[in-house]
Amino acid sequence: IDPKIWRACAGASVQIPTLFSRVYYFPQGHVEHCSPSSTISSSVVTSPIPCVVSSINLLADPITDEVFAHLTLHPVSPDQFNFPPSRFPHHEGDDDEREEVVTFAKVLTASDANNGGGFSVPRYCADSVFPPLDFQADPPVQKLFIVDVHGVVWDFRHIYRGTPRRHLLTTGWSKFVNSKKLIAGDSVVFMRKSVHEMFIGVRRAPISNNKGPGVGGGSYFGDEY
Amino acid sequence: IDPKIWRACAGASVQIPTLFSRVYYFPQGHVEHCSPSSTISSSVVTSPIPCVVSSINLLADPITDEVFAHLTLHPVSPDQFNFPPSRFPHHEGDDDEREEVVTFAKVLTASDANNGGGFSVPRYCADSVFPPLDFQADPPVQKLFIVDVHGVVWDFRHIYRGTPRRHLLTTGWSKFVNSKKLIAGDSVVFMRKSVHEMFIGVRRAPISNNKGPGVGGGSYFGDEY
DNA sequence: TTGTCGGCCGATCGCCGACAA
DNA sequence: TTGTCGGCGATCGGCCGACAA
Repeated sequence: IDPKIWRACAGASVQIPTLFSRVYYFPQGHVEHCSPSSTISSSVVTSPIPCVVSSINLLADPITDEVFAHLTLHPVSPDQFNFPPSRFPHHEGDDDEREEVVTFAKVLTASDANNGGGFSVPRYCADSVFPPLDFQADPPVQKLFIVDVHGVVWDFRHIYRGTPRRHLLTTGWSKFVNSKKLIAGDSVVFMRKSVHEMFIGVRRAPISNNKGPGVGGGSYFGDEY
Repeated sequence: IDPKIWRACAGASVQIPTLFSRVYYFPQGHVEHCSPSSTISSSVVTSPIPCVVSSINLLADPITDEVFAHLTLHPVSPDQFNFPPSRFPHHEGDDDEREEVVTFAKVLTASDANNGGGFSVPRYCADSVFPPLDFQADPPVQKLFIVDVHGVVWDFRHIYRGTPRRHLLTTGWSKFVNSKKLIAGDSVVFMRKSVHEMFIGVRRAPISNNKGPGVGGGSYFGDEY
């Protein structure tokens, strides 16, 4: 997967250490992750282990489309750990080709997920991520061919209509929703890399045992706009 | 799973050794099964190993509904193997309660699998497996509640209509076909144990790399009628 | 006896503008 | 600006008898 696409799908709140950087491995967290309800987790306390990140794989679940990272940690002695890291040649920050990825994420409303198969495209998304429509036409309409994390191409009908005017995805949208098993509260991420290279990602709603946050009703994901 | 139901789903051509019977285990076959295209299989030749069947589990795949048997083989010395087997107390033949299981299997036609959601019930099946219809009614019709290998109940509308008259399954049939992902060439097995206790099983079509048998067009499965 | 077809009716899908938040 | 609704037209599922193999 393209690192930039992976990053956009993961969202701004997700941070991945750089290759060969020094990190602490917390066995405690690992145990709690594997058996959250286990009483063992509170009785066994282990110290964090100094490690070096020896490999990073950016992946996506073939079923749920959720992105995740596979890190290999190499344990090192405290001496090595405290030394400044040997300067391996690697790209600073992300891999910086000089082409930006424009991104927009939206939490699906009930209408987006359930009703007559349409998706309300927020104005900002249509203006800055989607290719421009021909507003001479009536109605302005185009087909969008968008690639998901697996390289599968989806096509959507993008139309600008209604009173007052608004952007919508119609034909092709419900097929996408059903195929990805999206429900209200999940998110879609639209990305444009170069001109006419578009991508679409998915984020599942955080598991809410109840109705979600008690105040405000929205959780901040650190996304564009 | 009820052994009688398992047997009917498997078909008459499938034979399972009895418990504690003596058999030969052929590693060669095992290897070929695991890697059919491997060249290793032809170079490594192992002798058959004398064994005793120490347990038998009749099971069904939770996804495909296909029935299969899980046998535990216990290796024994040739001496033990040639002795007559110690007479463990076990039922002769199958488990013979004195209630028969009436069975009928049919290979699905294109119309059964694709078209308007109906299933042509062969006369013999309707007469001897299905509960009798009330032929005073016009048309004669009834609901059938049939249990699959997992204990799930399916209901079908069984009607006798058309000119000339014939038995059909209508409402409920296509739901079953879609759910089990049946296609033309697959088979369904209808079973009746006691009065009004009905079961339904499934057999996938043998994997045909081409169009199947060149002559005759049907493969004999050793089934009733 | 039973496999396939076209007709046809009803349910659902999904596109639409009208509102109102 | 955009979320939800009711309307409604197109499509599809699926029940039917008519044939013919």
